[in-house]
Amino acid sequence: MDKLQAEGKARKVANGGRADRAAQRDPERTRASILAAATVEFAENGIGGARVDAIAERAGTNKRMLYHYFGDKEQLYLAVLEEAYIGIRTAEKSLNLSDLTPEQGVAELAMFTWKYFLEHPEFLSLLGTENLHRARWLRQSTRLKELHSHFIDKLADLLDRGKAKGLFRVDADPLNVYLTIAALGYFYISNQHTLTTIFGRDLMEEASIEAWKRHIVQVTLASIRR
Amino acid sequence: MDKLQAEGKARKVANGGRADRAAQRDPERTRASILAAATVEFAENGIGGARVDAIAERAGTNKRMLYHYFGDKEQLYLAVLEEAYIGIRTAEKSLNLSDLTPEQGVAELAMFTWKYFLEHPEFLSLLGTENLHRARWLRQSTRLKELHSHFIDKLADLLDRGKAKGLFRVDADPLNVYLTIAALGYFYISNQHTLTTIFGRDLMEEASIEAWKRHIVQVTLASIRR
DNA sequence: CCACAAAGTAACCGTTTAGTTACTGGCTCG
DNA sequence: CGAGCCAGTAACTAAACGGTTACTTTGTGG
Repeated sequence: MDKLQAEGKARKVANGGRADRAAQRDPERTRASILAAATVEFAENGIGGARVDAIAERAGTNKRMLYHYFGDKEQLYLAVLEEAYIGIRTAEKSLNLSDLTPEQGVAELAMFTWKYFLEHPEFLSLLGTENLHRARWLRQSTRLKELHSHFIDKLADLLDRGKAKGLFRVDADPLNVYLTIAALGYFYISNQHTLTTIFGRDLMEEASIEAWKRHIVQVTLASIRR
Repeated sequence: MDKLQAEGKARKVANGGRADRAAQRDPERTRASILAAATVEFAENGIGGARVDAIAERAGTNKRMLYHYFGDKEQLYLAVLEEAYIGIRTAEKSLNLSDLTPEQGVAELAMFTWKYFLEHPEFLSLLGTENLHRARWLRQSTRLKELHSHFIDKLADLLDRGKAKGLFRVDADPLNVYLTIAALGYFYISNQHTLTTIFGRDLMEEASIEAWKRHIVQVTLASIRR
């Protein structure tokens, strides 16, 4: 064994130009940059197309560190997925709807979801990958099972208030309303490339995005109003 | 070179139990079974996760034939994608809405789309894969560019008739209506696994599926009615 | 009836891939 | 102040992968 201990530092690689580190040793920073790089790589290529070497290079480190901090490719993917879910759940918490009228509240929740999807296409992409694999990693993660959304509760509250005022249909269901909002946002963004190609119209220009936001709100409200 | 021409038929593999062929030589059948196997493999694993060996085995043939008929992995994927689009376009043609009232017509179109998505999850999966890759193969395919949907025209016609009767909003837009129908169907099915995991409810049981179909129709109509 | 082309087989090949080994450098705490 | 541990590097490896080669089999038209 160990035939070449005397060789050691052969090629010095000249950095590669990725993440220049302030301190040479910074576990937190290294871990975070691997996670960020992995998020991009998994979102762009799916789990089968993602390359461990590409992640290491993007993170400005090397494979060894990736295995050191995350174990293997699948566990790294799981960490990426968990972080993505934590991201949206954290953002959701910041949304306070209790001061708004039921209609305003539902509209606000819909616009929030749209905005979040628009600003986090990597989350949508990871969702797509996860669904391709029948939620294999999501189901496996105890951490994610404990991290539930409060949106259904918030919506139930808004709907109850609206029903009490006679504004909303008594059979309006919070899960249905949430799925409607999520579906309209998700599809438009995640399928933008095939849609744009087929219909020959750029769905991602400012005006179209704004129009679709209004459409989501209008459709959602129209479906629950009496 | 050629060290072992005398060996030849070493292992006879005992079929593997896949597609038993009637005739030993049937190009049409071989081609079709490779395409069918590839559709399953690409739909289940995406382009990065799909394995050429797995496709050959599933098709009851070997890699050589796959390369013989389709060139390489990417061209095979393109053939799969093209066939999937041809499938939905063909089905769309069979739908005649001109005898229905505008409301019935829109409802029928929505239910048709829902049913097609439900019966062809592999099409949704391929769409997801294609969008992950920014519609790279769809854009590349001249064959698919010529194969446009007639749904937007059919919807435009229904909406015009509805507007003339004063039933529909004058600003109702056919593309918006189509995107709404497609979004609600696509998201529910393609994201079933993460949704089921997170909400702890099986969205794929008969009653839920039926309820979502009614929901799609109701939401679509509510969004265009005056 | 046989020559020839197309269909089919399986072993092979070079490259890429996830994952590992063997090592060096630097921070910290007794 | 130095021993030991943790961060970090780069070269290595075995297996898997897409793609090819070399060859056999089978149906068909002159």
